[in-house]
Amino acid sequence: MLKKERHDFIMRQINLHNRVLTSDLVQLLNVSEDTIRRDLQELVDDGLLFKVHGGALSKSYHSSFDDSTVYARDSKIIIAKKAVNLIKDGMVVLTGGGTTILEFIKQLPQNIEATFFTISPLVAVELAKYNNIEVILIGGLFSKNSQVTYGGQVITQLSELKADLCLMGTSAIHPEEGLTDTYWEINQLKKAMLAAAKKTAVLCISEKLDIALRLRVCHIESISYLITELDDNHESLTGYLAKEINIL
Amino acid sequence: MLKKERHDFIMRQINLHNRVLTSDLVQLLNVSEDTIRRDLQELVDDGLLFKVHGGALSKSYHSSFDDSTVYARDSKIIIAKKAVNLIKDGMVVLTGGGTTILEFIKQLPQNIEATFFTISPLVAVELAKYNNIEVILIGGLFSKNSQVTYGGQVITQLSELKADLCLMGTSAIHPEEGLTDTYWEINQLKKAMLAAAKKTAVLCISEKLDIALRLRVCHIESISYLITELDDNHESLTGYLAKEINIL
DNA sequence: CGTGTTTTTGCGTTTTATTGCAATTATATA
DNA sequence: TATATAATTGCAATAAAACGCAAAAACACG
Repeated sequence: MLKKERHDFIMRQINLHNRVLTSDLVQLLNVSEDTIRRDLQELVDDGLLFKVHGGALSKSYHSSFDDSTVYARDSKIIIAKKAVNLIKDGMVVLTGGGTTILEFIKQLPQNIEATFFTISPLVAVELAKYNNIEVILIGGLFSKNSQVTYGGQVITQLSELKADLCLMGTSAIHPEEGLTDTYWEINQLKKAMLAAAKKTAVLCISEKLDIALRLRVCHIESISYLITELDDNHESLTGYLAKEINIL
Repeated sequence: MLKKERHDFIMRQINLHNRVLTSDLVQLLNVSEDTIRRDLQELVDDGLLFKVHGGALSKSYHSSFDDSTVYARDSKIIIAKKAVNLIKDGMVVLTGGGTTILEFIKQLPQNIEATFFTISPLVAVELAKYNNIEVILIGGLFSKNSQVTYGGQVITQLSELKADLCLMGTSAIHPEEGLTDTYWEINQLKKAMLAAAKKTAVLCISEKLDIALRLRVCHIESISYLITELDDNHESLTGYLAKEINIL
């Protein structure tokens, strides 16, 4: 591969993710670290990016502290990083939508090889940045509130799927009441998602623990992993530890 | 082999692969490195490619990441505003993806009442901002390049749909060759979209006029409206005016 | 034809560019 | 602070490019 092509490749990565890791580039481009470092330095000299320890960031990076409440973002990153450990090469994964899931996608290693089904357009777009991930967007009615597809057609398609793992966010979880929701449509959707995967991981920031809403999706035992930003021996989690569920 | 033949050979390689290696050319053309270098230099002087250490790259390849979309934005807004006039309350509309279509969505009147089918997640998200638009996202394999869903599942779903109007962007349109595309999958997709709507409007900035690519989607007569940023009596459009097609 | 001129090409040499390695220094993270 | 990870630096091997030169081929034209 020509140097210019490497540079273009790096810039494409930068434009997509706003960041690159030196180690990822070494793998993806199959050259030594030194070469990558020199490449990055040249791109810095051209004013196209800036280098940091471990990789490089896009010039527009600083302005990309765009979305959502900053304070919750740290927690979501912690959760996302834990969730990434569940993903192995070759897996078929089903995901819902929401900012936590989106953060999880962003934390995936660059060269991971997997198949992802999702009901969230934004997740699909984010997944498309990974070269070795096959992305299937499950289509149907599009919910203005949840920003995911839902309805009969989605549930039909989910019923034909068997994924290795389902990852979903939640608005409420409770040791006795299980996973609950407010809207019937979303409730149905989550039930279908649970049924479509061998195992399910629920990503949930601690402020949503011990809350029960009107409609039950499932009992707590139906969930394989509960992932929060807390240590797994934190007192808030004792109620969940008692059940057959892995706390991460 | 004559010099001119070598040059043509090199340009064919460039057009095919966007790149050539000096060493490959030496082997393929059976001449010395010096000759190849001189050839490449002459092609550079003619502005047909540009040289890099180890070979040469095509001109178009060069611009692959520096996002030309910025300057064209004004044109796209003009196109989008024209396209909005085609939409009436109660319509069932099918749209593709791309920046021009996205701009069109943004230009829709806030209280419009319609049903939109789309293969583009980004379009779906944008449409969700309108309270009275029902959004159906057509699901399937997600294309990393085009950022739309495609493949057999999408085409099946499209075959069950009959929309009033289909709106699509295009990468090339030509008065004789019609609508053309480079990738087979996208070609199939566009054919299915055309078939799924009573009328079709093509949104197309003028720089894409009079270009023909490898695969034909349809003849120019199959299109109901051609929307560009130019006045409808602009000289570039005379070739299209001759056909049975509305220029907006 | 023949002769002088121009173009094209390949060879040897020098110069420059690219890349990986090893040793050292700096930086992060538990 | 200790340990792992990343960056820097100088160096050497390799690959590519540039340059001058000369042989060969093509061309121009009386």
